[in-house]
Amino acid sequence: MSDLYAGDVCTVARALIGAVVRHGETAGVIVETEAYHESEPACHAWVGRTPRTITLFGTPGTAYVYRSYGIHAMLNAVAEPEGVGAAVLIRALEPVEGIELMRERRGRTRVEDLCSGPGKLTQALGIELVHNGGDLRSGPVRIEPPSAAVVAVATSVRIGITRAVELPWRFSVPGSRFTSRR
DNA sequence: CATGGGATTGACT
DNA sequence: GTCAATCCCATGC
Repeated sequence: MSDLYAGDVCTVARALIGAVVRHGETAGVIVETEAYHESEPACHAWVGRTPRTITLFGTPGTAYVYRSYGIHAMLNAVAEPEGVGAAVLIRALEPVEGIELMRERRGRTRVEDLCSGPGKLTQALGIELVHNGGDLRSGPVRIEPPSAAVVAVATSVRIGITRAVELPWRFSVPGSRFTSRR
């Protein structure tokens, strides 16, 4: 559905729980997301359009990938209509395909630790900055929407930020062993 | 052009 | 519990 990403960023973040992120041989089900919007200071789009943030204002359904702490790549799905800076951060996946390849990239570890964080899952799936600006429906990195609505989605505050910490814009599968910061 | 700060992770006390 | 790694880029001089 072409409207999937064009709606309110929190609605999109909730709707992406249960979707599958796929890159090459590796894939996982989304169990944790967070919403970011230009109207609040935790969002990169808060500063307006810069070379870094221009992707956030582009076509909904576009991948926004950036480097965090000089080390990790973060995967986001651009949301809301073109011209509005907003995106959904993919924070954790339940691995479903290519688990051996994920282990090669991440090192020997439990399945629960392969994708249980935004920096971990990009490493496990081989997602890098070159994927910034790609189309999540037809590009090398794809998101396949859930076939059926997920029964329960928990709402809580976002993790690891210093501004707008009170907004309940984090969404996750209750009781999942694959979410971050367990 | 120089500087400082992260939407984090993993190693270590 | 604390803390360093490491780089892109926004900001300010």
